[in-house]
Parts: sequence; structure tokens; C-alpha cells
Amino acid sequence: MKSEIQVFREYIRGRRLRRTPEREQILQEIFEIHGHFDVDELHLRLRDKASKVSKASIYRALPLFIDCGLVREVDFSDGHWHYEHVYGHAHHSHLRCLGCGEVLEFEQPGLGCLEAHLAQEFGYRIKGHQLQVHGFCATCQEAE
Amino acid sequence: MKSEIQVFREYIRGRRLRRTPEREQILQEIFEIHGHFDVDELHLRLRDKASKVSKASIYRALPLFIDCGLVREVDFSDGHWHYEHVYGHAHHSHLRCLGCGEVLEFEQPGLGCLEAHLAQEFGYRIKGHQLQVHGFCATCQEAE
DNA sequence: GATGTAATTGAGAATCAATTACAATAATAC
DNA sequence: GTATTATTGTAATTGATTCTCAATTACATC
Repeated sequence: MKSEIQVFREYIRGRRLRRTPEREQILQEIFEIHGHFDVDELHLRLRDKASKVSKASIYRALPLFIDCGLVREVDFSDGHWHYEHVYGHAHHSHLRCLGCGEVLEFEQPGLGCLEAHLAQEFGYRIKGHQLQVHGFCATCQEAE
Repeated sequence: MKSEIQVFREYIRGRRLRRTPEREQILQEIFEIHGHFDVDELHLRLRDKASKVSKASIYRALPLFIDCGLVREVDFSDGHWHYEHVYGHAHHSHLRCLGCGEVLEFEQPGLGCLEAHLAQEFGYRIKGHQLQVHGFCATCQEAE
């Protein structure tokens, strides 16, 4: 399997874009994040490492990472985007607690089959899906 | 089955909130919308009927409707919230075209079973889920 | 290695949906 | 009817994201 930096560099070359230290710093940082992140968090983490990458550059780089399949947008319905490092990870869905915000991951293999079915029924070429389940975790149920 | 206005009035009474013409106008308008809507659209439709309800009131009313199960937030990943009239409708998921923005609905009965499974495995009390599938419709595939 | 080009950058301004403060109004309880 | 307090519209504010613009820099070519 190609390394993620490799995937990104090939993508960059293929599009006549440019390989910059900023983009690679951002990507590197994403690899090191365990779990989900948002732009603010990513920016702070880079700040802490004395990187001067601006938020604007992060906002500009993320669509590239998404486009080449390294990162995925995740919707937690809290008013801004979250992202996750996706390359080489099994596709999964999120179970989110409406009380404390905890997010668990689970696998849902049946959805590949659903995609094939939808492709056939509606004539779509399917690119992906997002499934979120929400509710209250054990702790938050007690607290109610 | 209780009428939707009834559901809402009981909810209002139960919470010691107040029944106002603005809220009922908004709710009434939502019933008459076929399909999905966003705050802007709802506001324009009310304007057209010479209603003076402000956007702020719409923003303030929607969480109430959601809370009493009459309306559901829908995420089309286009930067702002969409909603749909939900009471008495079968739960469904959305298939969205990344090219033209078309949205189709489909039913996915297996997910009720998934919810029960998750409830058991993680100790959650599940409140609901959202599934969106995205890809390119037949027309947009040709255009590429 | 120098040069031209066009992509990329950071900083800050602009945008836009959503929220909030405030004073006026109006729904409910008494 | 009166008091209480939720709700309203208006306008200001917030906060995430996008855009602008001048300066910089990566890459291809000489």
C-alpha cells in the first residue's frame, strides 16, 4: 500500500498543483491525530509545534485531502465540520451522545450492498455515504 | 392519530410556553411544503402570504418543532441546514447528486434493527439516525 | 543556476447563516 | 383587569468559512 504522503504527492503532480511544506505539515499533523478533529484543533496543534500555517491554508488544503481520499468530512450536527483521517481505515459510522458529545465508531457492512442496490434502482454512480446514529449514552441517561 | 397542531399545542402547554399566531403560522406553512425546505424558503413563503413573521422567530420556532417530533433536520452538506416535515411520514434516507443537487428519498428498513443492536452493544438509548448517500445521477454522469 | 509563470501563502476583510440583546408587545395566571 | 413573563421584531453580534490582495515560492525551461 502506498504511503499517504505518496498518495498526496502523486495527486499534486497529476493536477499540476504544487508541493508545499505547509500542505505536508498539515497532512503530517492529521496522521498524528487520533480520532476526529476540526479546523480549530488542527490549527492549534500546528501552532504548538511552532508551525506558522494559517487557518486559511488549512481550509484550502482540506478539500485536496478529501479529493484524494485521505480525509473524510464528518457531520456531528454541531454547526461546523469535523474531519477524520481515512486512508487505510475501514469505513465506519458514528454513534454520538446528544448529552456529552461522546462519539463511538462502529462498522456497518450491509451498506455496501445498499449502495449497489441504489446504483441500480436510480441509475446513480455512488461515491459514498454517511450514517450517524444519535442517542444518549448510559451515563447521560442516568443524569436525566 | 393526533393532528400536528394538536401535538404542538400539547407540547406548548406541557412546557408552560405560549401559543402564538407566529408559531402556528410557521407550522401551518411547513405542513404545506412538499419536500425539504430551509429557513430562507420558509421565510419567503410566509412573506408571500403577507405574514410578517421574522426570520428570528423561525429560527426560534424550529427547535420546538424538532423537539416535539414534527420536523427533522436534514444535512445536505451545502453549508446550511435543511428541514423536513416528518410527523406521520415514513422514516427515509436521502440520495443526493453531487452534480446537480437533486435529492431522492428511499426507505431503508434494516436500520431499525441496527439501532436495537447498537442500543444493546453500547448501552445507548437511541433517538434516531441520519443516512445520506451521495453520488452522481445519470444526467450528471454523462455531462462529465 | 537564473528566469518567467502561475500556484500558494498569510493577514485581514468580507460573507452569510444563525444567535442574541433589547425594548415593545401580548399570552396566560391570578 | 392586573401582574407576570414569554415572545416578538429589529438590529447588532457571533463564528465558521471564503475571499482578496500583495508578497512569496515551486516548478519548468532556458
